[in-house]
Amino acid sequence: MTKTAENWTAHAFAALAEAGLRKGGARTAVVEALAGHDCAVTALDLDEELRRRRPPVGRASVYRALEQLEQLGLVARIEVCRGTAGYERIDPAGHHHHHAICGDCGQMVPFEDPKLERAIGELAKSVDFEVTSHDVVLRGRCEKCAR
Amino acid sequence: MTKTAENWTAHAFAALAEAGLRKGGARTAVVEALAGHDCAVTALDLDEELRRRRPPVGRASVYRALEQLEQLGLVARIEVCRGTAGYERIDPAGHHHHHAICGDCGQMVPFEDPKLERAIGELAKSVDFEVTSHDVVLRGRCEKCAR
DNA sequence: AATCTAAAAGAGAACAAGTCTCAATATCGT
DNA sequence: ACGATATTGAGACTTGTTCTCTTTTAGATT
Repeated sequence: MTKTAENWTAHAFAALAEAGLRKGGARTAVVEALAGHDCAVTALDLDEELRRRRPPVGRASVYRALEQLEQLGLVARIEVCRGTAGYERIDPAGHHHHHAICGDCGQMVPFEDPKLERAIGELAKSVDFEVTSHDVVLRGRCEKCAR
Repeated sequence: MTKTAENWTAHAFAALAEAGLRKGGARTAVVEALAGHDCAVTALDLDEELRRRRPPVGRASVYRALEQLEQLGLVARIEVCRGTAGYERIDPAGHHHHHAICGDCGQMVPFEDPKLERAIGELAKSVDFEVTSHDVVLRGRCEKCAR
């Protein structure tokens, strides 16, 4: 497991305990599974992955856990495509990236860009709105599909 | 009807004809309905609006028309929230805006920002990806709900 | 350790958005 | 007017997500 994933896992369990939540098996499994993915996974992928566990985790629990983690600011939910959501860890250190999504093959390429973040940061101040998060999605075709 | 909506309607019909598509009633109705909305509408809202027409337009036709219009670059599809898509006209002159979406009431506040567009434009060049469009969504709470 | 209580979990039904199929209909070049 | 082909609508279906309800479990309390 990578260092950042380890950090995130510890941070997540701490935050869950902090929120007064008990340490159930299903939620623990979801946290562990998320730690194993470096970019967004869909809830159903996660569900499939966890249904195989002993004991298997139920679908409802996966969605429930993801929602709680989202609420606590531990995971980001991003609209992947055509009505499917992807979930990914939020780095407690504040680093974050966005995604370019290929319309042909669905591949997601993460990227980060300080200038973009700065522009959004300023924008957030000027708009009549209490901005808590933002998503940027580039659409088009990945290197492979473009050829 | 506003000037821009009129322009868009004419442009859309021209582009549809250009693409060799016939002028069926359902698609025409969808174009006209879109002209009547200045910000994103969901497919189901459109469906409901058009089902009341004489003759009524079928759901399948609404989705079909929206997909074709999207393909031709005439409408933009944006992920509104929790797996629902919104559709809005694309100004042929190139102007476009993004949205701040309230997590409480679902209201959408459009905004535009040249600096943001510039940052994305530069970014699009530097990433290994053929970028054809982009979405920016600010999430949080609108003025009313924040209070 | 045994007990208790609210939180957590799982199974499966329910729901909602969007897609597909297919027969009936309409458009438009000839 | 005709015929090839695009367009359409009704409704079945799929897929992602949420809800309901009962059983199980964590962890505080005796």
